[in-house]
Amino acid sequence: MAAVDLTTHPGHLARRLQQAHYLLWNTMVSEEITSPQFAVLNTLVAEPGLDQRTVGERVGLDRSTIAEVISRLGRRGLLDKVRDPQDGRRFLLRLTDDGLRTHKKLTVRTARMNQVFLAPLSAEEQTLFFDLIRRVADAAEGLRNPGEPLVAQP
Amino acid sequence: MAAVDLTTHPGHLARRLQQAHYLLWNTMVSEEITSPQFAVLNTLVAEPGLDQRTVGERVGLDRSTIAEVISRLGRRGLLDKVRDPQDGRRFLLRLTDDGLRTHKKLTVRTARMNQVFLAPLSAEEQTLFFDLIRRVADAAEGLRNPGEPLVAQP
DNA sequence: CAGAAATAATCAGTGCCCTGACTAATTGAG
DNA sequence: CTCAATTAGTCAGGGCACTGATTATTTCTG
Repeated sequence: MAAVDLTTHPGHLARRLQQAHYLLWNTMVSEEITSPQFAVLNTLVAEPGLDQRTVGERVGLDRSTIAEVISRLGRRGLLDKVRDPQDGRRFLLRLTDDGLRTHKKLTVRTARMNQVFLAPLSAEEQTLFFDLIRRVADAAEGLRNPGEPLVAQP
Repeated sequence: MAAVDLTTHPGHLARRLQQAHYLLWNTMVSEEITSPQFAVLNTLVAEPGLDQRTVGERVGLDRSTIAEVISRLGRRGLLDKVRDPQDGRRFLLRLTDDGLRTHKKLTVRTARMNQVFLAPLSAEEQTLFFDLIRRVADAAEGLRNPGEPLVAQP
């Protein structure tokens, strides 16, 4: 008694959605490279030479997690880490040729996978799907970062 | 060049949504009990005496993961595992008084959290949010399980 | 310029999530 | 009734995700 209906709990739904995506990714895209790893490759294609922390920020991974992901990609020879000569704390990241090739290959497969994944929704529903999730996620993130006010107060 | 916009990738969005939920849960609901753990407690409130595998099925966790979650809840004294006298492979699970108390307390906080989490959406949008995510997740799960046909063919 | 504050990265620890291989118990077919 | 197939659970291994503590470097302030 007093049990709750989990299908109306956004957290439970979010988890199921992510699991479903994970499984489809494994069968349709790659068993080697994961979706977060692809996100990192993609960021470095757009902005080569970024440092680790910034890449993490772009793809939404904290400093610990991004370190692990980068380390795996480095071990697989998909990217290079070079100490920043301007700032000895940073490492600058850059894809290798193999990394670029891998990104290209996975981009095609990812597009196919996304189509299959979203097939149950009409085009308008897909737009709505993105919009609703983005708004909820953005708002929740904003709750943590007290938010940059329009005018910086000292 | 040739980089892709991640904000139109459902997998990336799903991951961000789940992370956002995780963080809010930690601040508004509990730092001890996680959302999947609560889902297990909730299932056992509704159906005491269920076996481990079935609980996993109800909350969407595979046999390995559910084993870990159950083991943690057991260590915390929130549930009891008893060997099924009818079937020596199974363990029957039941919440302790402490488990019931914890579930009750978290149910209230979870409801509050869900309100905050979904606050950026109107009531109609919230309904849509659930519906769209559920349809996508269900369809993707159905792709793995070849599906129970309406008439069983031998 | 020296010491304090901030920043980039690492490490230890906890928990979720999956696969594939394995053990123990039950069920089913010959 | 016996042996094979199925089923519940465990274990090893890899990866994602967070917090809190630590180290090294840079920057800011007095």
